[in-house]
Amino acid sequence: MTTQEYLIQKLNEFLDSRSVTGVEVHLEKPKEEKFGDFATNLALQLARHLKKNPKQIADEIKAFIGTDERFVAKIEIAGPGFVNFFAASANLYDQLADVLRQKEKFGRSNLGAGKKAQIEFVSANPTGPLTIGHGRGAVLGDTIARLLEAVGYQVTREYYFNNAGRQMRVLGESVRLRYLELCGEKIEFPEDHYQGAYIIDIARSIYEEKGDQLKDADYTYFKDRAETVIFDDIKRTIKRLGFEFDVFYNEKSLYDEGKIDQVIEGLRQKGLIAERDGAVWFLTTKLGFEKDRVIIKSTGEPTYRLPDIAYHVEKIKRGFDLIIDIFGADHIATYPDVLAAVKALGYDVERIKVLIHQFVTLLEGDEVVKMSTRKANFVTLDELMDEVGVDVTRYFFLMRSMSSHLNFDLTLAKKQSDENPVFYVQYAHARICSILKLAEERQIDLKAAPDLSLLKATEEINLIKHLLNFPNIIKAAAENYEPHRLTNFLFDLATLFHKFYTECRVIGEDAALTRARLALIDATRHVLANGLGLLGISAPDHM
RNA sequence: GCGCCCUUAGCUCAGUUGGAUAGAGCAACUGCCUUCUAAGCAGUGGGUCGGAGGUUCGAAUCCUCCAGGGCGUACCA
Repeated sequence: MTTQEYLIQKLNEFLDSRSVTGVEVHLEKPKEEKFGDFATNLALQLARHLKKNPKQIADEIKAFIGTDERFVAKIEIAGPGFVNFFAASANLYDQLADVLRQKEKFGRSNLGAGKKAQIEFVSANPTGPLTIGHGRGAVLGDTIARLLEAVGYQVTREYYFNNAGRQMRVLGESVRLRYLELCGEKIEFPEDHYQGAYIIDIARSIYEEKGDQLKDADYTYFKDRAETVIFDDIKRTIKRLGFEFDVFYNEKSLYDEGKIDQVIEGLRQKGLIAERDGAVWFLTTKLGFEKDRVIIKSTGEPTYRLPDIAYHVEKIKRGFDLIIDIFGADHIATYPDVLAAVKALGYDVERIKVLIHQFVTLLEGDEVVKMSTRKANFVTLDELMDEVGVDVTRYFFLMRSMSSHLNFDLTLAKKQSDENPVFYVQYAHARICSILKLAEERQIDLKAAPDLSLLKATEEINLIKHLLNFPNIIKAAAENYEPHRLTNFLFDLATLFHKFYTECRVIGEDAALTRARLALIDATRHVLANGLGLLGISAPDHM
């Protein structure tokens, strides 16, 4: 049992002893050292219930819990009635020893209890290479998946795509026109077609293979060819980022298997479908929305809404307990009514979490670069990785909360890549490895259990306390789908390690202390490696 | 007009779910390498948390209004 668990239990016992209900025990980690290791505002919360002065209640809490050599060294009352607890160091050392036993498993838990989660992200249609904008979603999605796995979920990473429709026709047509150019025909290339150089590359490979045999063919061959090439490219980029999708889900299968018709039929039965102006409408106004939406155009083609509804129904039917969608801010408006439809069809929408990340604004110096796949003025994810590497790319996308806009200054990123915080964290890991290597060379015996209670310096205690908070951080990051909490935690951990390194010499004269410190840095190494692993960032042995 | 997001140090952003004296990186300035990696450490300066009200023991955090910015608001996806 940890001190934290002990205190929560005792505080709840206190509530029972005073017959208080409906008050939740809140134990927090104070920012300032002098306020102890844990603090509770329970006395302040209870002041109203018990009609007593908060300080008096705080005194009662203090007396009720008392000190305990295993868990609580000291209790203080401060400010208006905070109760501050100072953890007994014995517990600290026990837990540190436990970190060394758990090693790469430390931080993991089984909160998810094997529940099935599905996380859909990237989902870019194969019309061009992945851009920096897709990169944010890709890295966030994969990292949230890793975090969920760490707390015991069984996770499916899924990529949803559409290889039919207008966009793809334009893509095929774009390649066809470039091909005709290569055949020597004079072509006026329309402005609203895909301008990228990759289109010409695809056209060239077709020309090299087939000569001018396809001069009179329509766009379909070119479309299929482009799709294959572009998808291969996307998969390569994803792999380079450090993961793979478990499922590529083709929108088309929803049509082939009749799922689309089922949605229409289901909604019709609920009285949520009407035909007007030659189109089929989804009567969202009946569900409290501002206006109705077209789901089948007068041309007979569905809008994106219809397959999206069918797809989400499918996800639920596939038996996932948790369904996460990650979208860029441009998709914000569409999801409320898709979810409303799924709900109207009688499915449990609660298990669907839609996470929206704000845009990446690309800056070239002071200039804002507007990105568009069609206009081909985008910066690809591959180009970014070429420039700064995978670790920096991932760290960069993970260091901010997804609700804030991300400014990406390319010139700065290139110039300052050496000073990027990711190196600071990795450096801590490399330093530790280097010390451990030296210990090995000097044949320091690490078999005997070290006496961890020798670790008494402020830097040592602070480092240990931070390490022990790792499982809480993973839990919070996973529950809130906020990878940046872990990124910040690791940065702080690196800071504490670097301070420790500066003040405390690990391999020294005192053999017992050396062993204790080697154990401490080994535990730190595991936490750094485990944390970086969850972010998909490497933990190098040397730099 | 309406919906979602944002506004915290010169710049880029954190802020543990409402707590105690608001933090970090970068940029500027000053120290520290004959000892385990100086990609490091220590220090200085820098703030009306966009503005105004409200809720309460207590607000950067919750509510209302206002101002500024981003993204949407399609029979595009």
